[in-house]
Amino acid sequence: MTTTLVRRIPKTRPRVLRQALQEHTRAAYREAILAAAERIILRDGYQPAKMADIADATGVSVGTLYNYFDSKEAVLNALLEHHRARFQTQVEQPFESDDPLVQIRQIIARAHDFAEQNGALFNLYVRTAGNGHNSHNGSSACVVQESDYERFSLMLTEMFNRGVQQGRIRSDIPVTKLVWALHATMQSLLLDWCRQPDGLSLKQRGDELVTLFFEGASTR
Amino acid sequence: MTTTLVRRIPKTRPRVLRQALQEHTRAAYREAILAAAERIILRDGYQPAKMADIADATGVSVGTLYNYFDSKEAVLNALLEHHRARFQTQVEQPFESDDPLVQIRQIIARAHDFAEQNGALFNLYVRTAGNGHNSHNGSSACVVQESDYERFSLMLTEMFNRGVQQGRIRSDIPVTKLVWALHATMQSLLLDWCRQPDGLSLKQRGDELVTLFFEGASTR
Amino acid sequence: MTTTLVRRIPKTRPRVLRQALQEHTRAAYREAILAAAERIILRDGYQPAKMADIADATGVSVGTLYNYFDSKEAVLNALLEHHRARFQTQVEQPFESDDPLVQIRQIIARAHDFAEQNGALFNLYVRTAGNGHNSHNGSSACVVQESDYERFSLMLTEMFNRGVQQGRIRSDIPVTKLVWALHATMQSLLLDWCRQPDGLSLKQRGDELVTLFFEGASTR
Amino acid sequence: MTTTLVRRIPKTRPRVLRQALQEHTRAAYREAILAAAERIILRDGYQPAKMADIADATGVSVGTLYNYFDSKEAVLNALLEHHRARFQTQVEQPFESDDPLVQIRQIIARAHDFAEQNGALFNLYVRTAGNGHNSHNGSSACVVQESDYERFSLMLTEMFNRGVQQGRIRSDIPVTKLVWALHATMQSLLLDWCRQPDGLSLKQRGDELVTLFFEGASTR
DNA sequence: CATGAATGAGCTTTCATTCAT
DNA sequence: TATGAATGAAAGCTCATTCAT
Repeated sequence: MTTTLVRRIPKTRPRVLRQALQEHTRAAYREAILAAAERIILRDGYQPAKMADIADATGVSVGTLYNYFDSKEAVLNALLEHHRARFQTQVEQPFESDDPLVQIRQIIARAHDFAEQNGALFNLYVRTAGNGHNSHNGSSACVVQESDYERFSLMLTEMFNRGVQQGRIRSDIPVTKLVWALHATMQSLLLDWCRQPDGLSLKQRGDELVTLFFEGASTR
Repeated sequence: MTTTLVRRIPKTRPRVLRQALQEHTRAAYREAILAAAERIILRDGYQPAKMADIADATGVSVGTLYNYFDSKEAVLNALLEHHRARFQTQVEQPFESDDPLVQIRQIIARAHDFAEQNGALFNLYVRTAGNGHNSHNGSSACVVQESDYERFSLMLTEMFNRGVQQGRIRSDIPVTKLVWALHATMQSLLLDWCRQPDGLSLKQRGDELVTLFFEGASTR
Repeated sequence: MTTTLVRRIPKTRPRVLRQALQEHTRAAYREAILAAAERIILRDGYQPAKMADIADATGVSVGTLYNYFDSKEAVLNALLEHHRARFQTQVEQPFESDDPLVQIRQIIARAHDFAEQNGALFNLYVRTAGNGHNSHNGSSACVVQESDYERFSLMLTEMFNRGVQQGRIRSDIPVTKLVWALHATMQSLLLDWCRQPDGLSLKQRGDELVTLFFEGASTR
Repeated sequence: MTTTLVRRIPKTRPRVLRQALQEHTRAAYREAILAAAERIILRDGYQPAKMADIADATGVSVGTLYNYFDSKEAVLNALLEHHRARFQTQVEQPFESDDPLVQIRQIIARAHDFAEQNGALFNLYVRTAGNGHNSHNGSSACVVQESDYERFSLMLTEMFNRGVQQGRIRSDIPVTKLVWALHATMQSLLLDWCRQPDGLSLKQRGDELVTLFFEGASTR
C-alpha cells in the first residue's frame, strides 16, 4: 500500500505537467501534420496525395499519422475545418462603418486578406469543393459545409438588404440574386488567383470587381 | 464470302478501300469509347473511374481501349478535346446583329445553350478543371487548355472593344478586366448549375447576370 | 457492314474453342491456387498465411489471386468447400451389406480412407473448425457448415436406429447420444492423427475404436 | 512521507523488504494482466486480440505489459501455464476410493468440474490448441505442452492397469489405447461443450460417456 | 518502473497497363 | 486487331514492439 503510494506520488504531479506538455506536443504534432498535409495535397491533389508522403513531409512515420487522424479523409477534414474556423473569426470582426456598401467592400476585402495570407489553403479549398456531390463512393471529399457559404452569404444578404432599404441598391433584382452574383464573381477571382500564384494583388482586383459590380460595365 | 473476294482482288487498290473502312471503324470505336468514358467518368469521377468499367460500358475489352488510347489520361484528354471542338463550332456561328452588346448576350446564350445540351460534359469539365496545374505526376488531369478560354475571350474582347469604341461600354476599366469579370461570373454560374442539376434555366440566369453586369447593382 | 462481318466471323468460332481452353485454364488455375493455399495455410495457419506467399507458391502474381477469388477468406471457403464436396461423394457410396453394424464400420472406414488420402485437408479442416462461433469480427473463418456434420450424422443415426430395431444396439441410451459419442471419438482420432503425421494407419485405429465402442472397455 | 523514511534507512535490509513488496506487486501485476488477457483473448481470439486492448483492460499502459511479458505470445503461454497448474492441483487430490473404476469416474468428474468452473479457460485452451505444431514463425501459438496430457494420462493409465489386474478391464486391448480412447472422447466432449455454452451439464454428460465407454454400445 | 507516442514492416486489396493468343 | 488474364507496384491502414520521459 505505501508501496503503491510511494510509487504513485512521484508520478501524479509530474503527470499533470507532462500532460500539459503532451497536449502541447499533441497540438504541435497535429499542426505539423496538417501543415505537411496541406503542402502535399496542394502539390499532388487530394486523391494522389499519399499518406506516406505526408508522413515524410511531417518528419514522422506513417503510424504516427494514424495516432492523430483516423484516416486520410480525416486529415483533409481537419485541414479544412482548421482554416474554416480561422476564416470565420477573421471575417466576422465588427465593422468600422455602418454604411452597408462600405461594409460589403470591407467584408470582401477581409476575405481576400485572409486568402492572401493563406493562399494555399484556398487553393485546396477550391479544389476539394469542386468534387461536389459525389454520393456513392466513400472516397470523395465533400467536406466544405454549406454553412461556410451560408454564414458568409448571410452577412452579405443583411448588408444588401440595408442597402436596398436605403435606396442605394437596386430593388428590381432580388437580393438573393445580387448576393449570389457578387459571391460568384469573388469565387472565380479566388480560383483564378490561386491558379496563377504570381497574380496581382487579390485585394486590389477584388475591390475593382466590387466597383464594377456596383456600377456596371456599360456607360451611364 | 465477301471476305474471300476481298482477299483475292489485287492488293494495292483494295488496301486503300480497306483503310478507308478501317478508319471509319477506328473512328466509330473511338466515339464509342469516348461516349462510354463520359458516362463512367460522370458517374464516378475521373480518378475513381476504372478502365475496366469504361471497357465494359463500351462493350469492348480493356485491351482494345489501349489500342485507341495510350492511357487513361489520354481518354480524358480526348474526351475534353472532343467537346471543346464542338463547343467552338457552335459558339462561333455568325451573329445576326452587329451590335456588340447584343452579340455579347448572344455568345453567352450560345455557350449556355451548349451547356444545357451537354450538361454532363460541363459537369465533367468542371470537375477536372479544378485540378489545375499539377505537373509532375501522370495521374493529374491538367487538360483544360488555355486556348479554350483564349478563343472565347478573344471574341468577347473584340466585342467589348467595339462597345467601347461606340461609347457604350465604360472605358475607365481595361477591356481585359471587363472580359475577365464577365467570363468569371459565367464560370461560377456554370459551376453552380452543374452542382444542382435541378437548377433553373441556365440561359435565363445567364441573361439576368449579363444585365446585372452591364447595369450594375447600385441604383443610378 | 461486310467489314464487321469479315471481322467478326474469324473470331466467333475460335472463341468457342478458346473459351473451352480458357475454362480449362481457369479451372486449372483455381486448382493450382487452392493447392498452394492449402500448403501455405497448413504450414502457417490461416491468419498468418499471406496472400503473397500463396501467390508465390502457386507461381502467379498476387493480382492473379484476386482474379480467381474475391478475398483471402474466399480462398479458404473455396478450399473447404472443394474438399467437402469430394468427401460427401466418397462417403455416400452405396453399401455392400445391409447389416447396420457393418455399415457403420464401413462408413467410418470410408471417412478414414478419405482422410488418409487427403490428410492435410483434415488438418486444415480441424484447425479452422476450432475457431467456432466468433461472431463479431469478420476475420474469423467459421466456414465448416453444420450440414457437413449433419449429413454424416444422419447416415449414422439411421444405421444405429436399424441396429436398435434389430436388438443389436442398446436402447437405454438415446441413439442421438450414441451417434454423438462415436462421432466424437472419431473426431478426436482425426485430430490426433493429423497432429502426428507419422501416426499409424488411421483406418486400423479407427476400426479398433469402433470395436471398443461397441463392446466397451470393461470385461463382460 | 514513508517515502522519505524508506529512503533514509540504510540500504541493505530495506532493500530486501522492498524486494519482497516489489515481488508482491510484480505478482499482482502479472495476475491482473493475465486476467485481462484472458477476457480479451476469449472475446476476440488470440490473433485478433491487441496488446493495447489487454493493456486497457488491465488498466495499465502497453509499455507495462512488456515489463512483465516479453511478447504477446509470452502472455498467452503464461496464461495457459497459469491454468494448467491449477488444473493439476485440483485433479490430483487424493481419491476417496481405491476402486480403479471409481477413481476413473472421479478423475474425469474432477476434470469436468474444473472445466465447468473455468469454462472460459477451456474455451481458450481449445482455441489455441488447434494450431498445433507450427514451428517457424513467432506468431503461432504452440503452447499446449505434452506434459499436460501426459500427467493426466499417466494417472489414468495407472488406474486402468489396476483395473486390468483386477480383471475388470479387458486386457485384449493395450491399456494405452484404452486410455487414449477415453481421453479422446472427453476431449471431444469438452470441445463440444465449449462451442455451445448453453449446453447441458458437462459432468453429467461425461459420466454417461464413461458408462458407455465401459459397457459398450452393443447389447450383451 | 510506468507511460504511451513513435515506429515501420507488413498486410490485404486495387487497377492501369501489358502481352500471348 | 480484339481479347482479357496476368501482372505488380502502390496505397491505406494495423499493431507488436521500442524507448525517451
